[in-house]
Amino acid sequence: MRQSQLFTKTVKELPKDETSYNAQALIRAGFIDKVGAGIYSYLPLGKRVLDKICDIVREEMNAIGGQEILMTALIPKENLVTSGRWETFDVLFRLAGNDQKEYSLGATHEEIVSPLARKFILSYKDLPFGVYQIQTKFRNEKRAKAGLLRGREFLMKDLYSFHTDQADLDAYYEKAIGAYKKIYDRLGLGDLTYLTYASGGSFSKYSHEFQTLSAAGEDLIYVCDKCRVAVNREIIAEQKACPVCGSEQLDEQKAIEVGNIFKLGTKFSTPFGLRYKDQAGQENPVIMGCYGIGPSRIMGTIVEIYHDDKGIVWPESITPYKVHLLSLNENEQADRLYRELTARGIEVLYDDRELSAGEKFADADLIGCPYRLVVSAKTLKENSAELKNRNAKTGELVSLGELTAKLP
RNA sequence: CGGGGUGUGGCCCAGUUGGUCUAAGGCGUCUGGUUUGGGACCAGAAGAUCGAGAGUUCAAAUCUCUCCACCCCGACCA
Repeated sequence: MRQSQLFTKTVKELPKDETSYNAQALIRAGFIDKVGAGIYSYLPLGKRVLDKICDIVREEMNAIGGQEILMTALIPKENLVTSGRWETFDVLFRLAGNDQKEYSLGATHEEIVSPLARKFILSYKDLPFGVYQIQTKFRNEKRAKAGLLRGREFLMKDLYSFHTDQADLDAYYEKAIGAYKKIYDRLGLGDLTYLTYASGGSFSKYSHEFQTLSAAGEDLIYVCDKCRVAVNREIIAEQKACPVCGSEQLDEQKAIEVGNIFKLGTKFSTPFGLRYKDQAGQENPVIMGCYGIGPSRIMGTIVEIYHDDKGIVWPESITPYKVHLLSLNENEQADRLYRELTARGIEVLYDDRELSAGEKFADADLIGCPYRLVVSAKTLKENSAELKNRNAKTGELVSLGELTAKLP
């Protein structure tokens, strides 16, 4: 991508209506645009990051047998009446169509996926299975805050699994935990993310959250470092010890909830009449689980964690471009290099603008691609370009012929 | 939803004891020129319903009322 053609550019000043780091940095660098409180558009750079996060999530969901679908954003009132949530779910956006029929904008999709599953589950032979979607969710939060960390409109992956019995759900639930761990590892959040025990509702003792340690977090969790698990604030009163090893040495930490998984049991299969016939011909309720993760919140979380005083430092797995190529008034050689690297499948953001060197360096640091490549009169004297890691203080000269081999 | 704060060109802001405000400055943009390894410089130019509405007054960005938006703290967050 030629930066001269890129839609959006960076700005020097901090936006006055944002104080959270993730929103400030992402707006300054041109990744997102604010439309209202907790409502953001994703611009070309931001969309690329979001897509990469979604791709990682998608791959890991597919790896545990999830099948991708896309459900409706409009949910008819009657579906929510059936589950009893039309009246009780306080963050629902409610609206009426021209026909006076009422709807809500989808805040979660048990009320859509349950009747959907009912159409196809007749027998134990139809179970188990899991379906998921990646879709915009709408929640009318009383107070949106912290940029991408708590929005009124946000992207979410929600997977729903369907089982004949508790043991099968339990086994799948463990597989889902494994898949989630892989996701956080691939996103560069593995070391900071803790499986966190939360209240389980009526069906199981616990549900689980995935919490990433960060000063920007609004949750407090109690961490057992030995077991790499934590307990959330809601249940710490009755769960004062590590649920794994029993230790009472728990550290209080601020964290961002980056995922949660729930054993729903029959909570939705009962009201929606979701049953199957077992081998003896008996009808039984289907046992359900749900598994959520928010790619947009994860994008904000990563920015909160991976930055320095000059800007964002993207993990390689989700960077908008791998290489930021800067030409300092040497467009001919830089153009050639841009074409070569791109032809080899390397994602390059090419700063071909007629700006001062300082401005290009500042923008490159702000945008935060992991590799910076500078072509200038100085480097061309050596028939080279300067390669610098975003995290490194200084770069190294690499001869033009060896460049593609040098790039990881 | 309770409390606090803020709204002035695309962005950041000065001005708010009413009057030289015909609204200042910086960034950005446009034109011309000089520059080019850490947000360069010179000259010129364009760009503003001062959040919205109503009111007070000879006179309102400035005072009053109502409303709206955004930020922060708290409550809330199947």
